[in-house]
Amino acid sequence: MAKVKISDVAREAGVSLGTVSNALNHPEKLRPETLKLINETINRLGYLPNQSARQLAGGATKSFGLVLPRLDHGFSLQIASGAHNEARKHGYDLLIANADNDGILQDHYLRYFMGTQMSGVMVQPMASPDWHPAMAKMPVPIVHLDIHCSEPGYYVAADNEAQGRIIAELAIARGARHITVVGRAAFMQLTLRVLGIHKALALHPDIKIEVIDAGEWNTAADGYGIGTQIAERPANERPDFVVGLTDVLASGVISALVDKGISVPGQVRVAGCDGNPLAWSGSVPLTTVAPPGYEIGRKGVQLLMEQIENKAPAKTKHIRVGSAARTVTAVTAAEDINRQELVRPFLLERASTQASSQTDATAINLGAYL
Amino acid sequence: MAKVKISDVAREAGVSLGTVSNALNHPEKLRPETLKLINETINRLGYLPNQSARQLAGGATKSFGLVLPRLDHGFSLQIASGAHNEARKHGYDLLIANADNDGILQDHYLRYFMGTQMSGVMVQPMASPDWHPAMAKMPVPIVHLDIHCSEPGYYVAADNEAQGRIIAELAIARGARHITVVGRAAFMQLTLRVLGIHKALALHPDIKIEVIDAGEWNTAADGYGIGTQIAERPANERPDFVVGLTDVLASGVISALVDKGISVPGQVRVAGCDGNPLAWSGSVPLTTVAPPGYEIGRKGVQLLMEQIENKAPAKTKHIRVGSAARTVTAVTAAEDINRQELVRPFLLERASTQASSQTDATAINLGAYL
DNA sequence: GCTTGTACTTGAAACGCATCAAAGGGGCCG
DNA sequence: CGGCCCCTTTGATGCGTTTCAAGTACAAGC
Repeated sequence: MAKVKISDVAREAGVSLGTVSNALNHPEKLRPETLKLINETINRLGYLPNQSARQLAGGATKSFGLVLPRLDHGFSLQIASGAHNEARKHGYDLLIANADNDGILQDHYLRYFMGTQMSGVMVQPMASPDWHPAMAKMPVPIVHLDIHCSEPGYYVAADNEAQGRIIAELAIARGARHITVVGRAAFMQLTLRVLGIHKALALHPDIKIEVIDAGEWNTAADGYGIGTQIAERPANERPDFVVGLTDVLASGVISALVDKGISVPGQVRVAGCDGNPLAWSGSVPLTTVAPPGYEIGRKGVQLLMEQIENKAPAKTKHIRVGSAARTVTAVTAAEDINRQELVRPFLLERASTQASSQTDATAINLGAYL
Repeated sequence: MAKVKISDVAREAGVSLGTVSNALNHPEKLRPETLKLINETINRLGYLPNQSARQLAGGATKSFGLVLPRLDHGFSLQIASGAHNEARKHGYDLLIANADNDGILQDHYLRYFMGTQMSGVMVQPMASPDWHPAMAKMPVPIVHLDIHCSEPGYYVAADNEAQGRIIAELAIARGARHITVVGRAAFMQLTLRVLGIHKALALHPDIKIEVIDAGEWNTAADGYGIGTQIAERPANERPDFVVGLTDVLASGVISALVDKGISVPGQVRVAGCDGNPLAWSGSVPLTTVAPPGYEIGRKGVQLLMEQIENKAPAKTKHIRVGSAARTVTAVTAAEDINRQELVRPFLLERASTQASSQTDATAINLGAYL
């Protein structure tokens, strides 16, 4: 099963090597019959261009790399989806690597992509992107997603602090007197959400607030544990509003409360905080705040394209994506989301939107637990 | 920002080109101080090996490619997760491409991966894998996932027919008299599920069965539409058991029924059919049948490794993964699932498992809508 | 001092392809 | 029939590595 190479095709078709190469890359330069002959030979021989050789000889290929911390997080998927569609629109391929919540692995894939002569690379970093100054010097355009860089560089981020503020304002509007935030602020994004909550509540010193750590991975099981713990408190020590720093946490809390016979939202209201599709695609929707992941992915690719086309040195450039209004629009404007297959768009008709002028996120209040 | 290449490092470190290469690939061959010198130079210069050149010169790299039809489907993610963990265990990288439900794109990425000198490639194909005989002749090991190939080749598949049978048996056990299957059997997997349902019901001619098409994408919105339609029927024409060919379909049906004031599971029982995590991670779990996606991904990589190590010609080899018992075990055995972060494992304690000796799937009955 | 051996290091030869200056061929006009 | 121009095809060159046969330096043994 010897690999057939371009010279085999050339010999077999009775043309020269360069002609076959042209057939692949500049078909318009060939006489139609030559092109046809070559294509037939290619198919007959089962020739497959060696990408490594192409890249080596021809410089960068039209493809982007995307390194994500996890694949099973809805937000990352939205980013991937947005990036993918935008990349295809420009004729680029998108390759995705899963860093599996591992910084070393993230670095590894990043280097891998850079070394593969990708046209550009995007990361949704787990830590601060200042983690490796060497990265900034790389000769490949790079865009950081969902994070704020202090160093020069490109990034696209949602306003996590605003996300926290929105949910807090929602709680205030619902007349909350005692708010419990559930989750470990393990990542900067989560920290910012907590900060936003605190800032919003600073104006309301009469409202009691507490934050409960929920274990390393912020899973639904963690939420269930905390929920049980809350349920077992005397009624007057229970919060009347619980915010899950993560939607799955909120989901777990709800399960526990309901299992213990506490009415949601009758006795305790519960909301999530990160717009995880599972929150609103389940049969009983959860109130949450949706950061515009799809938009972030799109803008990321646009930033990459910009660097490629301008051949500009990577100056600092930051984008804050989405306004409250736009996010909602994106959800309902079918042509824009391009088969993104939002699971229950029809539900948004009953959603009340909590607009906030300086923010990127939208509160999707589906009311079931609120 | 000129790219620094291996010769720059060599010159700067005062050694030869081959020595730097050895530092990268066979560090044990170098004198410790030479190695140290070279590594320092590499870091100082920010040298990044050109992967294309490495691959071209050195043959295959230790990396696998995985082409998935969609990223936002839980099952595909489980595959990706299993494949990733297994690949890393063997020291291989895993790169993922999203075919976006597009056969052309799927082909494109497949060729891309093959041409990149990947050590192996896996696909979860949308159509029959016999789609392109040329693929079989490729000099790169390939494994098909979640599909049955009739041609020689490797594949790992779950038993979709059994999945349908299980859900039908569940319905029978619940005393169903009129079963409505909702969804379009657009893919072979779905067709097989329907077949399984029909086969199981063949033994019970007194049970009425109907299949309702739900539109191209089997979305929750489609399910909502069908659910509305069902709700509007006269009570005596309504099914007492609805099976969503897809969990999101089932989810949509439930929403519609409940919105129309029909009790679930009081008047109509509803179950899903594909073990989508959102089904059981939501706050109100849905009964569904879970194919062992994680296992499929794992086995896929194992099959790839086997081909690589034996350098065996790709003979036909099929694997059916998982038994009812094993799937449940995998869910509770933490060391096996390796941070797979199953969203609500604790719920399984209340799950009743419908075992079926010849099957790969497990019915997870969480009882909420059943 | 010479030989043999050991431990590193060297550098030229591929790897498969894109590129591009140059050659080839054919048609048209004079 | 010759000259010119345009369209198509050619093939040598280099992309940044790895590899490996050949080289060097040094030490030990005689």
